[in-house]
Amino acid sequence: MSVVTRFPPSPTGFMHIGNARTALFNWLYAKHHGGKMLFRIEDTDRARHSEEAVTAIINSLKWLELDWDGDVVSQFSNSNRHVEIAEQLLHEGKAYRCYCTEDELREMRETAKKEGRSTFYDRRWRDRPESDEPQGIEPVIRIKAPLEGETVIEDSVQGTVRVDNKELDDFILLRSDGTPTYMLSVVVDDHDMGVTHVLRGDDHLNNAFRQKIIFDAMGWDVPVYGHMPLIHGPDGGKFSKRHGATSVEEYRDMGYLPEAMRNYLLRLGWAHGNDEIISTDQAIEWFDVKGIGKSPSRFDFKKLDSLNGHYIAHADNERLYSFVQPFIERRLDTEISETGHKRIMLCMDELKKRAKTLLQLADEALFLVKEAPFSYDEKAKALLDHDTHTLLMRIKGSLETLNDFTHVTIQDVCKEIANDEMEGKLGKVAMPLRAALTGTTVSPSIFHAAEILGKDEVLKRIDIALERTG
RNA sequence: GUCCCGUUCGUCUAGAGGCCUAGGACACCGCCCUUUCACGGCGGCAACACGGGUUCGAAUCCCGUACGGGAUGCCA
Repeated sequence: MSVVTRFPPSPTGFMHIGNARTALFNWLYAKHHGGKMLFRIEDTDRARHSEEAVTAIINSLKWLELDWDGDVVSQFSNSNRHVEIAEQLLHEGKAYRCYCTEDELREMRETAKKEGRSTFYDRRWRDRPESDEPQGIEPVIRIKAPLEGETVIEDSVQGTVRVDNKELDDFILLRSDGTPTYMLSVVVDDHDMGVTHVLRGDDHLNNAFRQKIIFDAMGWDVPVYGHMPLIHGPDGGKFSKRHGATSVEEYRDMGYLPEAMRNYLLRLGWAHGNDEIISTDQAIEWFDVKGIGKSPSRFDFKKLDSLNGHYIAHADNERLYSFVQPFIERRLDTEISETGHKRIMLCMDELKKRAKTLLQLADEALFLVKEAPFSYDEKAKALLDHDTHTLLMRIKGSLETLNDFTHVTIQDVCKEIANDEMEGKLGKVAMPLRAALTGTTVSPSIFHAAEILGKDEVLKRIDIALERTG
């Protein structure tokens, strides 16, 4: 039997990081088994539906470099089929019409709670004769759930999970306006689409019991379920806005690489021995449901940073440039020039070792592309005081004489000056030079940076700094 | 309230009854490297929720307690 998984987000406006992990796991599972991952939008609730929300999810999936098989399926577009199944169940006596009002339902719940029972619908219309049907009330259609015994799910993550059927109620299949509910639609679609494996958050574990009841009523095969623990925020609670970024798009905008995101999400709740850095190919080869843990995990931004730093350091320079370019141009407020591009590429090996995010990489690359004169940060300003004026003069004088302008010759010049005037302390010479050339006190090797900037640009930036200190 | 699920360093986790004096990674601390900040290298701190069983032997199996999470919608 060929494996068919699915990714079925509801269009809420963005893709939650937990959803991204669900997509990843389903994708990996399908790839591992040479199967397919289907993509279905769970849009049966028309009130909440929006095209932008669907686009946001598709963009997130694409950014994560996760693909799917076939078209994007709209669950809503299958609703005629869902209604058909509900009616079939009704005719077969496996479902019935219920005319309860919202008030009745609320009262039922309150009473049940008071009496210490499950707060479920009490099935008052299950066996009531047709003749009792009130006028002017549109009924809902409810499933006739089994009254005795238990419902058992053989969950590939949680193990055998069983619940007494007394805890399950006659849930709604068709709303009073005739539209199908999620519970019905999922089952019909999963069956019709040939879904064999359902990997999802364990917030759905309780739904699995209800869904099995529909599968059983229809005589359909139940897919293999795997309910994985949810991702929590750093404090152990529900991972929400107040913890920081929760959507895939936000992580993209904060400068994370998709491969870092995938690796991090993979390790959140899944492990393969002591392996930490796992390529996507390796993940496909290794992925199995057995490796999924049973307890919820907390999102750790620091570990994500660390992983991202690793992937940035090992990324191909051209690819990295394409990722970081928009970040730099946003700061520059204009396009990067040809010269700027060249300089960044020359410096990339050094830059990429230093950055944990593309945001940081962009910050550190900025001095290579910005037009002098530029502003200095506070620490750089402090370095460029009157005392450094004569030092900078001397540096300038020596650099001017260099015909061969390389990091080696530049460093030699600075060493000589340090020996003459700073008791050999190279830092005393390098730091003011760094401030003058970059406007900051933090940068890659300043000698290499100077070489990349070139003699003319270096002398120009020193001149500007001299005006300031003079 | 009721039902379901879970619980190993601060965090992610390894662990399938003896290999555990509980391993790795991130974070943190110290040292080294060093022109700054990083990178890197070396070292350190740090956990089996609690209580009962079962067993020659339990982080691992069973029961209970505590704590955490999820569900309890004519949402998905």
